[in-house]
Amino acid sequence: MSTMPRRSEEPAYKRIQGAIRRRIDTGQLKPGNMVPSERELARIHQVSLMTARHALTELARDGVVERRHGAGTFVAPPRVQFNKLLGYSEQMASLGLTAHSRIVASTVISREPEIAARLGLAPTARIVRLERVRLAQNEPVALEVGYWSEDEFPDLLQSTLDGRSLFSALEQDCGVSLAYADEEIDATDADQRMADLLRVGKNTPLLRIRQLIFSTTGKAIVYVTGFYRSGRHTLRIRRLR
Amino acid sequence: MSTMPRRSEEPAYKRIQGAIRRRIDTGQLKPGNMVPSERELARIHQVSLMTARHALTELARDGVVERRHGAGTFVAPPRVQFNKLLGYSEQMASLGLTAHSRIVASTVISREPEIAARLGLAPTARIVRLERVRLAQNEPVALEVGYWSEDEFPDLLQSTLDGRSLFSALEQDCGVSLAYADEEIDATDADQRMADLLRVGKNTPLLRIRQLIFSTTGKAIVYVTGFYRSGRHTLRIRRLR
DNA sequence: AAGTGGTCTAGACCACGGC
DNA sequence: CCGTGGTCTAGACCACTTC
Repeated sequence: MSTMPRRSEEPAYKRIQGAIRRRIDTGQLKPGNMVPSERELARIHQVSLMTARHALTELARDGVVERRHGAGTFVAPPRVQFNKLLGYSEQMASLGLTAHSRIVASTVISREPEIAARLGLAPTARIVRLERVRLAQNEPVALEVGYWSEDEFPDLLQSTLDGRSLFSALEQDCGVSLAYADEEIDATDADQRMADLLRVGKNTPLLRIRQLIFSTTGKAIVYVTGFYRSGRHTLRIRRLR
Repeated sequence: MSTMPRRSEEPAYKRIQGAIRRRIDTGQLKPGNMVPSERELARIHQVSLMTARHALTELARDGVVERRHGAGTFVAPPRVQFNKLLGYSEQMASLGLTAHSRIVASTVISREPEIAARLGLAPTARIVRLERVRLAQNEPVALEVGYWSEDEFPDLLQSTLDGRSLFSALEQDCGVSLAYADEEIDATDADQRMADLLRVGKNTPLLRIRQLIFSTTGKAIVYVTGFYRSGRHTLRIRRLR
C-alpha cells in the first residue's frame, strides 16, 4: 500500500478526531463512555495503527478524552475552565444574569503617556477612552474604563456604542483573536464621583482590577480599569502549585 | 532489525528527552538555540524517526521546545508560571523580600460549622485556628487566619509555631502534596482590631482573599482567610481566553 | 535545492486491566 | 486469557522555511 491516500485534504487523524468530537458534542458519547480503541479506529477509518493512535493521543492532550493503559480510552468529564478571560456580558451570562451597561463618557485623549506605554503606543498617540457603568439586574456593580488605540481600531467605539460587547466587537468585527489578560488586583475606596455612579457611600471599599488584554500575537489591545462594588462582585480564581 | 532493543528499561524516547533536557539545564543549549533535528536524533540515538519524533513532540507539548515547520526545533524561552500557588514565605522570596510572621493567636475550635463544611469535616470537628500578622521589611502587610483539621494534622501547629512555613510543613513533614487553591477575592474595610494589628486607620480598604487549598488527591487541606493592606499588596493573575 | 517538521504505513512486542 | 494502550521499526511522501 502507498503512503498517503489523497492530496491536500484534511489529515486522516483530524478526520478521526472530528468524528469522535462530533459524537461527544451530539451526546452520542457521554463522559465516562469508552471511545473506540486504536485498533478499531484504524479498521473503521482504514488507517494504520499509528495514525489512529495519533488521533487519540492528541485528543487526550486536549483533555477531550482520557487514556487508561490496559483499559481503554474514555470521554473525559467536562472540565470547568478556571481563570478564563471573559467579557462583562459573558461573565454575567455564565452566572445566568442579564447584563446592561450605561455609557458615562466616550472621548479621544492624546496626552496619557502612562496608558499609551501600557498599550505599547507612542506617548502622544490618540487613545479612545470609554467609561461605562456596568449593571446587573438594574443595580450598578462596576465602573469600567477601557482604553485602546484609535488608529488601530477606528470603528471599535461605534460598535460598542451600538450596544455590541467590546469582546465580540473586537473578535468578530475587528478580526482580533484575544489570547489572555494580565491583571492587577487591589482594594481602594470610592471617591465622590464613583460613589455617585455606583450608588454607594463615599469611602466604600471597592475591588480594583486593572487588566491589559493581549491578542494571540502577543500585542496589547485594550487596557481596562474596573472598580467593583464589594459584595456584588467576587473574583474567583484557581492557582496551581 | 527487531523491535525493542532491551526489556524493562527506560524507553528510548525518554532517554532522548533526558539528554536534551540535560543540555538545556546545564546551559549548553539556550533559549532560541536549535535542537538536533528528528533525523539527527534518530541517527545519534540509533532509533527510528518516529521515536525521535515522539521525543520532540512530547517536549514541545510540555513547553520545553518549540517546533517550527520547515525550520527546526528550538529551545523554548523560559516561561514564567502564572497563577502559581505560593506560600507567604515563597511569595516574598520571589519578590526578593524578607518575610516574617507574628502569631497573634492559636486555638482549637470545634463549633464552626461553616469552616468545617469548607474543609469537608463534620460540623463539630476539632479545627486548629492560627492567626498571624504577615510582615515584609518589618511592616505589617496582611492578617491571615488559617484553619485545618486537628485530627488529620495534629503536629502541623507545632511545626508552624516553630517557625516553619505552613506550606513546607505540610509538604515535607506531613507528606501532603498540594495541588491547587480556589480563591475568592473581594474588598472590605478594616475593623478596629484589624486596623490596630495592621497599623492602618479604621475603614481602610483591604483586599480579602479566602483560599481553600487542595491536595493532589482533591481533598481540602487548609482554609485561609487573608486581609491585605492596599498598596502594600497587589495580586497579579493571568486569565486565558 | 537542501533540510526541516507533518503525515502516514503495516506491521512488531511489551505492560497493564479486567474478567 | 484477551483486549487495551505504550513503545518501536524502517522506511515513504508532503509542506514548509531558508538559502
